[in-house]
Amino acid sequence: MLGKSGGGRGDGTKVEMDAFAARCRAAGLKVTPQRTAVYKVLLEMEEHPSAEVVYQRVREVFPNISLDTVNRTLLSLSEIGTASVVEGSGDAKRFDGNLANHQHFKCLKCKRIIDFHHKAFDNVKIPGSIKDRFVVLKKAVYFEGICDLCREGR
Amino acid sequence: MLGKSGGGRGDGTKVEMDAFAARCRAAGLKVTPQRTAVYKVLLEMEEHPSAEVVYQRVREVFPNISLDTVNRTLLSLSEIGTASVVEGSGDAKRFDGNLANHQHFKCLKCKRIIDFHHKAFDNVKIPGSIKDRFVVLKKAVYFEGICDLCREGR
DNA sequence: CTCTGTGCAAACACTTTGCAGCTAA
DNA sequence: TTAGCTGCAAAGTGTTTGCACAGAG
Repeated sequence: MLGKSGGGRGDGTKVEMDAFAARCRAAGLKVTPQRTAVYKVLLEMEEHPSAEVVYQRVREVFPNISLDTVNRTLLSLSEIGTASVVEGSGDAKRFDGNLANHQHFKCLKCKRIIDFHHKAFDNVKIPGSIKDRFVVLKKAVYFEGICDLCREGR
Repeated sequence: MLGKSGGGRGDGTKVEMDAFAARCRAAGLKVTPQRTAVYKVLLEMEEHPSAEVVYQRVREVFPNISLDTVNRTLLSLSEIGTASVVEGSGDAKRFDGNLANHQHFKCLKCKRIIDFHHKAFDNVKIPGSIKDRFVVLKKAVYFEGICDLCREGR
């Protein structure tokens, strides 16, 4: 991965920004300077920022922007598929009394978290590149989607 | 999985409750009726509840308990390893501008979320039992632990 | 008897909502 | 011009903290 203009990730090249503008227009969203700035910051940041962090960063070039706008923009971008929310984040803590090996499926609509157990997932191998840098305390396979109840009924 | 006393999961059998008491004592936690009630409810609930939901349920048998106690108890139980917090849950939303296939490692100390990419994880197979019941919109392999910076420095 | 745990209340952090004026198209 | 966006302010939800009393060990 090269530097600033390597084209990999982490820079807001003209091509990327044009694609962004096109995508907004296609979705019926206006291309405002605030939106553009938020998106650019999001691309530049390697570690998935919270709205607050994006806000701090965007303010460096756009001192008048409000946290709400950043929040709303990030949500909009997630909706049109230009960004995404990191799996699982954003809701209240959920507790689990089941200590056996298992995996979770979370319904994005009703927020239920449902256990399942698929043996093949019990022994996910931690890649060497991770094991070398970090202490891994928990490994998980995790699915999100719409559950049976939400799909039918309401 | 059988009914209430099948012994699988979801019931607070005497054996389980005794083991719980032992574990508390071993960790230096007192075995109070509130703690016991919270733990029992957690075992009985199939879908990982938030503190609020546990609270509502515990109140049915313990009308005077406070939400704080439930919260603190759930946290304590997680600390001594008798329960756990569902991966990822509990913090602010995190956003991701990287749409390419990748996985996340989250540092439990500094809350950084770090991308990595391990090809073998890109095509995790969704078990049939899940595919039949749910619409899966996102699949993820996710690790939690302590990152390089937190491990050394502070 | 002692020290931890509980309940209450206030403080905090994050998100959501309503609204008036602004602006991209 | 006009529908959608922004900024501000207030309210909502979930979590944390401090303290006095009560109860487990």
